[in-house]
Amino acid sequence: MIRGVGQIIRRGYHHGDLANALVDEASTLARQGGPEAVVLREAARRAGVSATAAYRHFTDQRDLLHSVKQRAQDRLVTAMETEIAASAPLADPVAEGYRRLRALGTAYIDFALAEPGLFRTAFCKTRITETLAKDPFSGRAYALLSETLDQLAACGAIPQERRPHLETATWAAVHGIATLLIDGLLSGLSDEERRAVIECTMAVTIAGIAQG
Amino acid sequence: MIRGVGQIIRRGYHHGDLANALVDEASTLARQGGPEAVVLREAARRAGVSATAAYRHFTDQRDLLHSVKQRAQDRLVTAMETEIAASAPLADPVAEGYRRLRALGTAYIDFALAEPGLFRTAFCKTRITETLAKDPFSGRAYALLSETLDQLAACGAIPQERRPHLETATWAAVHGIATLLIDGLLSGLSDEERRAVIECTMAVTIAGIAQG
DNA sequence: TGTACATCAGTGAACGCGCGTTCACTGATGTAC
DNA sequence: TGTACATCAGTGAACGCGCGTTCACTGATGTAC
Repeated sequence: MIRGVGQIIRRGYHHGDLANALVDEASTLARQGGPEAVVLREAARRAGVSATAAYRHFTDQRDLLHSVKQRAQDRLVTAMETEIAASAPLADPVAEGYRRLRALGTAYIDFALAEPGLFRTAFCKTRITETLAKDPFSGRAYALLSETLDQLAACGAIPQERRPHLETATWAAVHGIATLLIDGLLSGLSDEERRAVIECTMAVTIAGIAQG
Repeated sequence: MIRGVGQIIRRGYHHGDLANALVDEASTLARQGGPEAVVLREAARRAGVSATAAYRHFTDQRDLLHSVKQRAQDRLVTAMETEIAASAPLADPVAEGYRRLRALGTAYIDFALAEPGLFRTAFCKTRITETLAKDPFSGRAYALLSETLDQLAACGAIPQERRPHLETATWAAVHGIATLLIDGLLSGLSDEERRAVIECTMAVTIAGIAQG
């Protein structure tokens, strides 16, 4: 079956890798319209396949959405890891800790701004919504954050008694600014304002972490 | 027309106050299921009226949803005002500033936890999503926050040069923790953990605001 | 190497669902004279 | 005070839509002998 631009070219009756193709197409939908846009029939259509075929690979629509969500989460964590690796580590361990913290926050917010549909999908409700440290996604992301905070605590930049729950406090700030910027009250800001607002939020959070 | 428990008792052919009745019923739907649950036909059904009747009072479904959203926003700001008034003002202006700040944050988070459906509706996308200080809701809420921060800046608790954008930074932290708690990765927390996590977020934010 | 046959991975038509919305209508209300 | 009539606020049937999902099916593939 021959399809147009950006579509699949199929050779025979059997697709070969339909499960992946469906997640690909469904992810494109999510990218453009968020989790609500993940429509099984449309994904199948775009993969050049009947809607029924999808049921060979996914138990139902929610199952497909779940795969899309996992992929979106994966891209987000990867962006965080990439941003950490993007600049050179600093010699001073405290400065290095803050560099990493800022990199994590920046990657998170930038991802939300660049891919709002995927960002929203990464956090959408599915069958089971996992808890922070438990599911594979936030396991990785949480670990990145925890290690960084531990590091800062180890070199005395964070008082030990304030260390607990700091993951959540930092996550909340960054998540809050991201969601407000992409579909909330801050969505109409100019580039300049947006930058200022992000910087202020990160500065406040980092300052708040350090002092007691 | 006579209806059962929790329903409307209508006397005649004309309802009398259908517009309000529809927003009431639609708000109940929003309360239980968030903005997605605001279904025009269902609201009309519950008001004991044909779906068509709704079109005498709202141009379409989005218009109804918009009214529900405004009501939800109103309840949130009212909760914030109430919480500020709930405890006695402190003599020391700095302490009073922090008391107000905490009251605003607490009211916001508590509202989200107590009424997740309305909270989500208050921030849902509608025809025009207004920007922070511009729409009537956040105008009021923003003013509450701004005044408090101004007050703290006036008595020197906040360095003047750090004053700009602090509304956004505090809003982000509180909004982030609220959304993570109600439908995000933190939704499975125990009461105790939840309390700790909220406290930590508020403490970090307040500490971050003060220092430079 | 050839063939029978189980299994796998597709097809296309159809279903029920509930929604938002439109249509032509009618009963109730209020106002001019 | 009574009446004609415009206007207002409802009704009920119907439409189209697109979805998720099920059904009985068939073409392609791979494996045992």
